[in-house]
Amino acid sequence: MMKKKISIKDIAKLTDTSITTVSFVLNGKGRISKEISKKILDVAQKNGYEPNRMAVGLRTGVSKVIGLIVESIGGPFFGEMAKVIEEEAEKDGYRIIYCSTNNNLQKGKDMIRMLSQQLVDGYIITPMKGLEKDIQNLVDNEKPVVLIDGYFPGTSIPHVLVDNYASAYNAVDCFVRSGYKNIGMVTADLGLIQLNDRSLGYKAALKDNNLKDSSKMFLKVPFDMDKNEGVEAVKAFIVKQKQMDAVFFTTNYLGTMGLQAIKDLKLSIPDDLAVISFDDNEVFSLYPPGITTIQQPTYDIAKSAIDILMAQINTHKLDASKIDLKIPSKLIERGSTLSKATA
Amino acid sequence: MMKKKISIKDIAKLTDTSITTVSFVLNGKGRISKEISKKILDVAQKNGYEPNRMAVGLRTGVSKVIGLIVESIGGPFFGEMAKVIEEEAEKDGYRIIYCSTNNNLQKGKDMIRMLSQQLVDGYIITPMKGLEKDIQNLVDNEKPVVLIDGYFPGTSIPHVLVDNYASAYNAVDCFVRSGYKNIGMVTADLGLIQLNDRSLGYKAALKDNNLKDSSKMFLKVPFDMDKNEGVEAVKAFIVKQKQMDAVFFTTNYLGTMGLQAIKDLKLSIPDDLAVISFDDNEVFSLYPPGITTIQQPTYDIAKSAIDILMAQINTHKLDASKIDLKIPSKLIERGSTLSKATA
DNA sequence: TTTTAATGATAAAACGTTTTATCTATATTT
DNA sequence: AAATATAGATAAAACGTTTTATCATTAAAA
Repeated sequence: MMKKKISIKDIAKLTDTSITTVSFVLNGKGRISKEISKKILDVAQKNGYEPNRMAVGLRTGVSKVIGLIVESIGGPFFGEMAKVIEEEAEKDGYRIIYCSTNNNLQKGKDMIRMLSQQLVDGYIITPMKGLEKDIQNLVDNEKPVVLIDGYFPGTSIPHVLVDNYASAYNAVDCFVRSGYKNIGMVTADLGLIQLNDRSLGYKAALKDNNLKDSSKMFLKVPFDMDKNEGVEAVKAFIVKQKQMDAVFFTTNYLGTMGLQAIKDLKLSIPDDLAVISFDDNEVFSLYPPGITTIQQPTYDIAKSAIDILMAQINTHKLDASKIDLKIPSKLIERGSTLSKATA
Repeated sequence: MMKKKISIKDIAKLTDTSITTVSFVLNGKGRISKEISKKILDVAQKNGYEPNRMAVGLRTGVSKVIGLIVESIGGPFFGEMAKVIEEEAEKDGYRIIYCSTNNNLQKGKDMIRMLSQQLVDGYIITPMKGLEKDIQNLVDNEKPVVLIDGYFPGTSIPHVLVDNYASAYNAVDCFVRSGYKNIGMVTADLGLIQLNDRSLGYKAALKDNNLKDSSKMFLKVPFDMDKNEGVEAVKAFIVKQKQMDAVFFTTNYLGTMGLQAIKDLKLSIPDDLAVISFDDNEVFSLYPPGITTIQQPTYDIAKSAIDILMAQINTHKLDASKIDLKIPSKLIERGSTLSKATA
């Protein structure tokens, strides 16, 4: 049963031609007569010839694979992203090799090292603290790289991400428009630049609206807390900040923890507490009364990332105008930010 | 800057030895003296030598990559699955190349063809109707394959999935225990065997409990309906089946559509309608009053799949006792199946 | 001392491609 | 008719590795 894989050499023998001729025909190069071409094509087709990617890769130095290193593919944001990236890459004949780091630095380093064994032609990476050196190294070695979701300030590694500052600013603005004045924020202390940008946007908006920026209404959930601990922390935070009438969660993960906390406390949204969370998903659209969210344009981000990467792969240089790409987000207003009932 | 990748040949030159010697040392084969070994290892280390996977792959026929073909990595079930598979495979030094089919048959065929270009050593596939031939072909060519989430009845392709029949049976049982007697079901007509098994379990349970099995309380949502159309279809179904007091959704996707429908109709869970859905996720745990779900043991399924695949890869034969692996599911009871208030 | 074994090292072939350089035969130009 | 161009085909090298077979050299056995 096990029919041996047919090679270019076999086709040459079957058609009584040379290896070169077959290769030329199959790749549309060289100058080969119509009749011989047809004969070769026929035989290749009939025997289901498929080039050996390893051999091609060895000879050409091109693997037609791109490496996708993300924090975790589990979440809705990265899952959707991975999907788009895969679809877009496929149009250029590229496949995706996927790795997750689970926020583990060593794992991230290992992944980069492994993939750099001539295995991939380019990288799409969600950066994490501590990976600067390794990634810069790739760039120095002229490997195409695009960062998504985060970036390294001060370097010129291309990155495409949502406008985190503006997004957070808009969230606060939305609260203010609906009459909320004591706006808290819950974030994580992962040391990620994108979270920092969100904090800055939040603070700037408070300032511009002449609202008090009390550090008390600002919670940083330690990164090593599990879900239950996180919920408890948020509960404690909410209970303590009695005057707080609105809260902004800077990630999807924190947002669902927040909902759990609010539910546990039997508070009403938005009457007791208005809510906005980063990253739209099914929970937020369905959970009564509907949670207002900042929706990241997954498709745009993924598409831009792959475009920039492909440009690098094809031209072997990087377009300086595409280093820092900020994509606007979309505020999806739902019941959780209805205008405050005037007492 | 761009330091050229160092090869085994370079190391040989640097250490004044032969290519063979270097290869032997690096792979711990052959018999090479301590001193020369050390010298070679040192130079390799210092220059950050990494073997060229393409060359190794070409020479050995082993790529150390496994192909993961799923319907869509977006969903919570597959996302979690992909994560576990990747982690487990990594322990054996394998990487994952990931493809999604989006329920498109041609895409599935293409993916299999592409990956079979000596690119992967084995496959984990969520099967779909129409892919039998292509997958059987892989098996016939002695490629290691494991199916997850579904299978092809009558073939002996190894597969590991949750016990769909028993899971559905248990769901009905749960309804019955809580006093519900008019139990409907919503499924999709994707022609997937796992959905069929769920239907059979549902029907068997109805029969065993002497409940009426009216085909009227059974809705098949056409696979080409988008989310909004689906919600409308479910709404119409619920409105029409006035006597129905409980409904079982056979997929995660249908379950959230169902919640939306019930919300739109302003019905109360479980008073107007008790609910159970397949596939646990955050929406179901958070959505009031908590939706009872059938939780697939993602970790167990993924772990088993990769174990079986690795066994095939390592032994070059498949263990007949591991063809049909059924993993028990876990019924997570929440507020949506609280005991029926006796009128 | 001669024969046999064991040790340490290596040359060379092979994996399946792509591509450069070359070659022959025919067509075109002088 | 001789010189030159072109079309069509191919030999051979190269990519970086693994592995078989071989070759010295030294140690052990006869």
